[in-house]
Amino acid sequence: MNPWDEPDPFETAAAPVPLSQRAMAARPAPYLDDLNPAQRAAVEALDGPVLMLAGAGTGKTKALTARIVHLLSTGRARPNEILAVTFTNKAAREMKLRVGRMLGEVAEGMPWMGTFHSLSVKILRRHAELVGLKPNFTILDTDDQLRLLKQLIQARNIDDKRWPARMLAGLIDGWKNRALTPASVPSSDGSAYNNVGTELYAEYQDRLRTLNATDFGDLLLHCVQIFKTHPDVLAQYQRWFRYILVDEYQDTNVCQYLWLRLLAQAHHNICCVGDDDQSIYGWRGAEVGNILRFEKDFPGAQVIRLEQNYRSTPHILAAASGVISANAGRLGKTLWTEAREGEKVRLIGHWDGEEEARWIGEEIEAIQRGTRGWAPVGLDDQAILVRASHQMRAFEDRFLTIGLPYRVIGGPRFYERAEIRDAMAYFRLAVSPEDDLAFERVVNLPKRGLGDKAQADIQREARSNGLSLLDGARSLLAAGGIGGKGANQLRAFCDGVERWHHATRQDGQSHIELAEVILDESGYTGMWQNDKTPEAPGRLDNLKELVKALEQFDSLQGFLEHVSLIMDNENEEAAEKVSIMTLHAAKGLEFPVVFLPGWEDGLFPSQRSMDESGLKGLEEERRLAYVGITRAERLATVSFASNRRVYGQWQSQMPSRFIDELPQAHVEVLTPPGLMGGGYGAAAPGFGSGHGSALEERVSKADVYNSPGWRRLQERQGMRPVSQPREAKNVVIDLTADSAYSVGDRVFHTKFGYGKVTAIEGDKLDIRFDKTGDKKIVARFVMPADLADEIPF
DNA sequence: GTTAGCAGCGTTTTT
DNA sequence: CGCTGCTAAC
Repeated sequence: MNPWDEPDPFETAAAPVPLSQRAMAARPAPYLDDLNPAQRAAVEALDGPVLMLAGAGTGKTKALTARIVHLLSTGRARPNEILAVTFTNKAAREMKLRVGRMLGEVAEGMPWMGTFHSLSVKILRRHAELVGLKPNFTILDTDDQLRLLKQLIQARNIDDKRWPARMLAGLIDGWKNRALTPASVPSSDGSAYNNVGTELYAEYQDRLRTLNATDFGDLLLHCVQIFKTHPDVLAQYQRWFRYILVDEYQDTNVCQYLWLRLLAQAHHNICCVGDDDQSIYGWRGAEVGNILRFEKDFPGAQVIRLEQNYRSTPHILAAASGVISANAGRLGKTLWTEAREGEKVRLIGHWDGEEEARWIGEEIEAIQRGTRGWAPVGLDDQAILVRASHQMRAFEDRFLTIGLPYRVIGGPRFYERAEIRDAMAYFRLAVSPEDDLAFERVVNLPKRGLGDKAQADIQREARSNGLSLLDGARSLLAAGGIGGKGANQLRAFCDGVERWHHATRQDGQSHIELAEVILDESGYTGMWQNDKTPEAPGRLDNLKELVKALEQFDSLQGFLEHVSLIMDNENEEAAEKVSIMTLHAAKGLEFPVVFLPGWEDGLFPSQRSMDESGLKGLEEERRLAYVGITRAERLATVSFASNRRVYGQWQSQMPSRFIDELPQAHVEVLTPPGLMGGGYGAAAPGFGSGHGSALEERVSKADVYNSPGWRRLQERQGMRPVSQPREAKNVVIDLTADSAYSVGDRVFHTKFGYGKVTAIEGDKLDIRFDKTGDKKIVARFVMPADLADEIPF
């Protein structure tokens, strides 16, 4: 019997209503007491549609969690009858935590709190057969997806220059975001050009089905399809989910919107929380229209505005409002605060990106020590928010040199690293040997003497007999279709997969040991052990970490499931660190001190965004600026550079138009101090001069060439410093980047200390450190030891 | 079949 | 500039 028939089988069906009632009786609804009137209204309006328009920092998560607690406490719903949707796993976790705290108990047993994607998987597993999948379908990541598309494109003999897989993936993604199946892609989308796209889309979907796989978009789309075509299934969920809550509603796309509307249309008990000013995922298909349309879709909806801000100082709020007010078509909110004045938003220009990084690094340290006239602020409370991830490198470089600890949030992710993905492919094969994509990834990794030809033979064999690649390989081996040395290794590989697969089904077999066995027997670990490149040890470490991560799960399946959805890397490191992240990743976070570098036209607002989406794109960029500024609690510093390296070419930059939109009364223009003082210091008087904006006062190119910074650059280039002018230490530090080292030199690194150069490879030095052993270091991160001796750190 | 070396391309943002 | 992916030589 299908366990999904009545009565509802949710994990916590027995979740105790009395639990919350007990809490109620003891102290009546304490969670309501510290809400302001608007929040309280939003919490108490339990029935019918509610739209909560919550500006930045207005306590929206608090209201949302209080609402959940209220639903539970009043006995309106049991924990498993509330569907709470967030966008990120982080947000879901946070909410679970806070609900638990408010209830005063552990709030396990909110099984339907999660992201659109994780909830969809849960539903889809149960009804997979309705869309032609088996319940154990795999979820492809972007990499697999691209490889698949590339195969399809090649199979059709289409010029992959004109049809790059990336582009097709984007197209398909866009369609899925709009809930369009291959059959329903409108012909207006299908110019002669796109017909090919639609056809490829159809082929791709077929291929996914044969592979028993889905991509990210499918998770939602399949659910919507099921809801639409199977009213009985839909009705069941409508009955189960008696109350629906949605966070970050402004970021929902059409497909997600349909998903929600289908589930909510029976009872209309849906509460959406959002802020149209923080809609920054238009490029991913998000429709601000969803939030604007809410009242139409759900007649009689209550609209509640949260406008009191608890996060930022008035200057920061005013600066943010100033910028965002340039956008048209907003629902409109007026944020206000009781907080005291505080510091103005600071603005500073720099000569180039490196100097910007250098200045910010010093500023962070100064603020940390409290030498700026404010109370010291720890590194954990400071953040750098960039528009695009490539901007991070400058900061990483700089912070590495000065030994300032930092963490990159949402950077190159653990589960996206090659070695992790390889290992996972092995696990996938063990769990489901018919996983062809996993097979392809690792048949010849480590090298097993199976080149393109052998692999193509396997493909052909498998396809013509309707077999999985693994079985295809077997059958080919049996037929003697594989040449000498490859054959034995391939046989060993196939046998291995079979053995591991059996092991996964054996009770009592520890999945952790199994994972180790797999990596060992396959020769994968050995491959890295024999690898003498400098990255190899790090990769082995990562593999160890991967195995360690398995401890939190009770099977390989469970782990794979988790990983395919949860791509974030939550290493809770204890040490104080500055955070570096993109503006997108920063949404929902807050920091006492925030740096906003790279405010230059073309970079921010991004040229591409404006080219592709025109005014709409620009407005989204502006919202991004708004999000950035409103992350700051006490101090925000905007900066820009007049020169930046783009693709290795120097390019001169104009300050961002958003800078002109910052209301002058709330901005303090800093004149950069110190030796390398910004060539753009000249822009400062113009900005503050009262008549109009900095726009008219922008420094022309000619002025730049006259600026002190430019002249200094010229001088610097004239005096390659290898002969050390010791009297000017601070200059020398900066210039060691260009000096040459030879084997035997004593050097100093801010993190690893003193050491001796043992070999040189291009710009990389092999160094034997006195304390920390052998390391390969890029030359510019070290300085001659005798120089270091003279610098007081 | 594997490896090294070069050409060409790209950098928004992510579940 | 740095990476991927293709081609030419081992």
